[in-house]
Amino acid sequence: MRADALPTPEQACPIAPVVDLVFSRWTTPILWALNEFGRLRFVELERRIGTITPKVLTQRLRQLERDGLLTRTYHAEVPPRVEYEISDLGRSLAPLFATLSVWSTENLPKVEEARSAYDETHRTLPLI
Amino acid sequence: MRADALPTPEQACPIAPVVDLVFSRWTTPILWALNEFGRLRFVELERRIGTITPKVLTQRLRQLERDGLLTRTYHAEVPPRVEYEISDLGRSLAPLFATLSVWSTENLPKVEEARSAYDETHRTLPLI
DNA sequence: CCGTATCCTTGATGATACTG
DNA sequence: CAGTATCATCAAGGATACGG
Repeated sequence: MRADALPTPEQACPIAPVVDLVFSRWTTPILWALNEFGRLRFVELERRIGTITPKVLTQRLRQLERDGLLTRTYHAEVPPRVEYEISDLGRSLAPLFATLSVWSTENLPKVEEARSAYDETHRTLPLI
Repeated sequence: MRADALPTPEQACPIAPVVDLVFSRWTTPILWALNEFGRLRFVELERRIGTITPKVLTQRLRQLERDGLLTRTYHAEVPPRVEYEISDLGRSLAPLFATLSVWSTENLPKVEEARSAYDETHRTLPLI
């Protein structure tokens, strides 16, 4: 590109697309649950994730289905039954999640320390 | 926890905290640039990332500094010079980013295929 | 150069109610 | 059960202008 041209987001950060794909809001809890517990129904997912509303859960599930990270199976029964299952493509993210988990246990405490240190040195003058 | 209690976000997804930390908006381009090109000044970061505004860049840099993922060095010169550099803690994310990059090249095409297939089968009736 | 201060817009989310 | 529809909210981000 020309020296004065702005880099595309892709050039600025090659992992930007996969970050959007995998780490947008609610996607990791959904994929994590499906990876841990296998096939799950809509309400089971809803309960495992805890605070998500049905509308948003539906949106995210549709997106993840379209991206090929999970599959949706509709059983025409009464009452209806819909099961979600992680796909092979979704499962291929498991090592990544494991790495993240390891990094987390090793380094999150350091992050906490850094925050405390920062807050200590950048504190506004005491109100005494 | 009780069977009818909602799981905490932490229980629902153990990697949620690190996702917030590392994959919130603009953090990966910033860390990527600092990891690739070493010590960078404010404007250099601004130009490498391309579309970020100074206000938001400052916000993200402060957050990453507080979290201990980068360091900020102020040189009292005229004109002033400020340099940002990735910290050891930040650098410890490099293997993770590398894994993401590999996953990306291997699997993003599959995601594209899945999207095309989904759009094909879920297309609304043609407008002809 | 390296930011801050304001104002403003918008898209994502939550709340609530309802249907096949 | 598995969603959809509608409305309200709200904070992150962008635009712009200015300051040390």
